[in-house]
Amino acid sequence: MRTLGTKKHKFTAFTFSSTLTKPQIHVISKAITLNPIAVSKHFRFITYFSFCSSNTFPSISIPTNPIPIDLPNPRTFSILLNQRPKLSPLQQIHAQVVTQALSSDASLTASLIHCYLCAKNHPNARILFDHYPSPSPPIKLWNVMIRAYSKMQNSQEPIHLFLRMLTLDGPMQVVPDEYTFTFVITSCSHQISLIYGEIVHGMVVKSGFESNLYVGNSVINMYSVFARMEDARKVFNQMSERDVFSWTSLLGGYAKHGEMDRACELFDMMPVRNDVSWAVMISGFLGCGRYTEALTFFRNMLCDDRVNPNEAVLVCVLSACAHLGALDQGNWIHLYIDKIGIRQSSNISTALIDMYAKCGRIDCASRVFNGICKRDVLSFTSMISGLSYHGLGKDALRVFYQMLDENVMPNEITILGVLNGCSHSGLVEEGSSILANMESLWGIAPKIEHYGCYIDLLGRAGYLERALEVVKTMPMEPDIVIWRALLSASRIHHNVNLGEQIISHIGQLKSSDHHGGEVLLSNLYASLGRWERVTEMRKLMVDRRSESSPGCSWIEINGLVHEFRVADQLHPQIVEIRNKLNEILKRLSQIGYSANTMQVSFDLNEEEKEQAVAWHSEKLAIAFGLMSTEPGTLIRIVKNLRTCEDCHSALKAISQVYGREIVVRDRSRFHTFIEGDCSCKDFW
DNA sequence: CTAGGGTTAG
Repeated sequence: MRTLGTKKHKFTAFTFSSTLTKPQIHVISKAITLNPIAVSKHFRFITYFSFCSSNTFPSISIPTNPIPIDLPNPRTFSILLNQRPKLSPLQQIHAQVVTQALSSDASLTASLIHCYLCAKNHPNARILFDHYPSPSPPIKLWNVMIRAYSKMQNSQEPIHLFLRMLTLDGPMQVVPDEYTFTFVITSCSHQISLIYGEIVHGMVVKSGFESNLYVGNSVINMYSVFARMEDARKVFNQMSERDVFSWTSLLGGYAKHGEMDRACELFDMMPVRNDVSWAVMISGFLGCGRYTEALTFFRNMLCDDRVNPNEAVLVCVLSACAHLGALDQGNWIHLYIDKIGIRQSSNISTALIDMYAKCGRIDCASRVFNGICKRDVLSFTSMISGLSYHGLGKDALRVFYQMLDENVMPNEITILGVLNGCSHSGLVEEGSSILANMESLWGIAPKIEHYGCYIDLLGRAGYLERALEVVKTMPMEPDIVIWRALLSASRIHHNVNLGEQIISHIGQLKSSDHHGGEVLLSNLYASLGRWERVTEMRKLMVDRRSESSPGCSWIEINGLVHEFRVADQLHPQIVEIRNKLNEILKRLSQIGYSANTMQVSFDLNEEEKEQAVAWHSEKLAIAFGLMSTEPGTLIRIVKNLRTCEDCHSALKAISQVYGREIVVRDRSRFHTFIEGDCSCKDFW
């Protein structure tokens, strides 16, 4: 027995007869962590050591032939390490490597580091690297480390390591190779450092590695990530050899930065396409809100028998269905997923839950959710959020507590979902207690978004003073979103005083922070009848080109999504639809419905205002729905903005007059209209 | 060694 380690940490090292026991392994690996050099020096002098038989490595099968297992050599270890052992056998192997004086074997060390990195980035990886016996780690080890760090987002470490490597001199000098450049440039595109990326690109050109396929691809990708498409294109054009990766990286650059037309062009030119190329296109359409085109591309992909949709593609198309409320197509994709038997991944389940919830089928969402064997934060979060915007706050809370019972830690989005559920169901006390305790219970400090939700909760429930108090006492400066939540609360409860107060607060914000507040502000002025300010706001909005996104509604009929915009002229059946709408409005007026023009922002006369609300996109969609479906069929509509008061009361009346159940999803929640009433109880 | 994905609020 000998003692080693620093004064602070004393460890007893053992002399071994045959195998290491668990406590011995523990002590040795602790010692390696704290003082690797002392440990390795110590173990080099242990003379007798016979390598263990298979019972030391219960989870690994040791090849018996032709490797001699009585006397371990580097090859024995490297075969063991290639089986990617878990942490505890790994530490045993590590201990053995050290005791066999093999610490300076470069490829063994590389394998050990690799395994430690796989084992949740265990700190021993870095320790092995930092304490590599002189003169300096070979390039292979640098590459392994740089790659490992480049896999973690937002780490500066790859660049730091690379810079450190370049400063080595004389006998220590290490020259970067094509692997180094590939990893470093990839890490520049993972984090936000275009400047380093450009510098390293310069070095690539100088070193002549630009012609290397892998290096070139990573440069193309780097410029594509930063939307520097001319540069990406230049590198692409100069490459002597290109593969699917080169094409798809460039494609992704255009697709992710909203240049879908260029992307389409490129996509048609590609000599080879694989599932990722299709995924890039589909997610590109998704990213810029062109959901119907995302689905069209998916259908085309299914016709191409050289490729099969992968998980990413399916997640994207489910999300497109969710945005459109395309239940029929979502259902079809669910069946397809079951048929091709993609293993029920967490991502797919989450996307399915989200799709069903947003298509108004919270029952199907629950069924998917209950069928998952191990639920994670994401599936819980999408279930909770789904229940929330269905106005089922109590159920959202129930699932949230179930999640805590199953020891799944919530993230900040989960909490937002729960708060939102409280907000739509008026659960003031529950919401207050979650906000007050979230930091101490789950270690999540409330961000401004959480306060936004909470203020919305108080405001909707009518506690306007309490909401204002929160705004004044919360630890951060209120932004436009916060004021908007208060503003819409004061509008719901017709509190003119508070509205004016808020307007003066908004006026004090820096003008750059105004973005997105103009619409609500001008709507409030409109409801107060202050037309001169409304006109002013409108002018301001046009000047800043921050015109609000136009109202848009979707309805799915026979598996096809129809899109309507305000005062739409584009739909092929628009004349019929308008006639139908006029007929509907006439029938509604017989039971006492009249246009509610409170929320029209323009200074128009009453008749003009009535016209303005009459052509709202959801009215066009409902007219189309009524004329294209059998009497009694449920109608589902999705709208991209909040439903206005006039459309809300019109829909209530329609559900009564036509005896239809109508489900509308607007920007903030679901409304189910049955026999003249809405599930939101007129709070939205 | 290199390319692609979802959940929230307003």
